[in-house]
Amino acid sequence: MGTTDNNKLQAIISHAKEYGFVFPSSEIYDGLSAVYDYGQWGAELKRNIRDYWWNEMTRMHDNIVGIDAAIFMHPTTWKASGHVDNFSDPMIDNKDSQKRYRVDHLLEGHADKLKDEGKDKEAEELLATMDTLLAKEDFEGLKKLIEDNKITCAVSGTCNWTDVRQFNLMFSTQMGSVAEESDTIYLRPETAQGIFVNFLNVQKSARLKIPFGIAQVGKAFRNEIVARQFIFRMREFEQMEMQFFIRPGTQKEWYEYWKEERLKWHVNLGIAAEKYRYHNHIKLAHYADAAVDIEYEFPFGWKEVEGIHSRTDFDLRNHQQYSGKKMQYFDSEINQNYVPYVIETSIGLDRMFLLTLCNAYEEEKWVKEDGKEDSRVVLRIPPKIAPVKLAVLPLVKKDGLPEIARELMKTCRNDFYCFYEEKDTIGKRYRRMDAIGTPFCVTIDQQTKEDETVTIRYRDSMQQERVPLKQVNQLVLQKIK
RNA sequence: GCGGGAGUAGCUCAUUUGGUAGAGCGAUAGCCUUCCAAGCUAUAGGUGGCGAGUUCGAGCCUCGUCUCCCGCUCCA
Repeated sequence: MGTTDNNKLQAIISHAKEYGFVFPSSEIYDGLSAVYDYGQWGAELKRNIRDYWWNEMTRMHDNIVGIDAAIFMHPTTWKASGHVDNFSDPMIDNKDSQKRYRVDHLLEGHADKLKDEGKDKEAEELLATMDTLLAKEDFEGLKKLIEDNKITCAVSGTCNWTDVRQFNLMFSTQMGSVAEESDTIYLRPETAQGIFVNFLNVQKSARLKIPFGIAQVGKAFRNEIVARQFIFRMREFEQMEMQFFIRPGTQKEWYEYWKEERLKWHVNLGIAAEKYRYHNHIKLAHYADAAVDIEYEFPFGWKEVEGIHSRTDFDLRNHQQYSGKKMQYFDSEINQNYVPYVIETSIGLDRMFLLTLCNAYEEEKWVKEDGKEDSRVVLRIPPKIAPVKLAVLPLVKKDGLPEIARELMKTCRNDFYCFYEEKDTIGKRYRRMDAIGTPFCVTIDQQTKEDETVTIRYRDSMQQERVPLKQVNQLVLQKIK
């Protein structure tokens, strides 16, 4: 990664804060690590991205519907999904090599070594002790066990270990008044399960026929060990997911279909296709038989924005097993009952937001006609998702110009977000609008009173043209489609 | 979590070895009316990230702590 790009991320973070897009959470108390708040323009931008996705997925497809499931779910959900078993292993780090190990792997490895040396009995004892300690979650005991056995790091060869820590990626809390173990519930680490547990409800009430999809946008929570790169990896984040239910055996073709379909969504936003690439997963997650990331070239490198996963029938089958309810579909075309297969498309809303900022941010410099230097910071946000669509600016704040401007505001604010400003010189106001990515500015001047025309000024080209006052609303509506 | 860097007004930065914290821009109010930031006037805004220690005295030295960035690590 080059220094310049690093600076670019810095610049974007500063800009996002200065212009009300993203603030560190609880900043007056020094902030909370890897948690951020969206400010006035950030909230608008985020909402517009969400709407663009939601409309594309639900309104544009007859066979996809949207739901809004709760963040809290029955604890068994996470057993069925595999999250409880797969993500609660105690870990330990070697301070010298800085390598991290799963405690059980480390001890099991040592036990194997003992067996090779013919010390079968000691190995058995070691494993038995480990199981007891793991069951009690006695982390100090586990560390002592490692040290007592003089287990060393394969890389550094030393026995200089950190404390044992539990890395459970799920946040937990209690439901109800008494904090008994059975009342422990989790904040969902992914939104997908809210769709799977509602599979039957939605399919039946919406009378959906396979293939069909269920979409959802919502918060998810992961207690990341390390959260980095601004809003790229946060502990509280928002996912936009769609689970597409299909006939078993057709997963390959649907996987390819959605892989292409989803990239189109990005490119249709006007973002250069060269900034995107696919990244195929070689090592697959416990539920998948194929997986690909859509990556974008961020200032800090190529990173995943969206994932398309072929999840097989893993989730529905497990929910069927744990709940005892039949998660099946009767396919009248082939006269068969089956547990559907699933293709998932999952995009991080916050990542898409960061992508939009990175893609839009530009520092421009040029020499004016009088030879002086001029510059601006402009966010070339696609008009469709820009927080403010139109700024209405009276050239001066007298001679009745503000009144005309206010009238224009009235006719437009129902249709899209408008911003009114009469303070400071027109150039300064244009710069401020550039900085938050407002694609269109309309200026009312003395001529407006004579012929009812205004100047419309375009953010990207900085060009202006004279248009009839009455056409402004339609003009903007066309351009933000 | 380990290692490195950073933290002074909203932003960019000054304050030469320790001696009561400043500027520009920005913001606000007014003047001026001018189509691409930099005309004039006034005002507001900082317990120097936070907490200790050393000192007669700390923004500056020491320690701790928090947050951010980078590398490693992790990433369903």
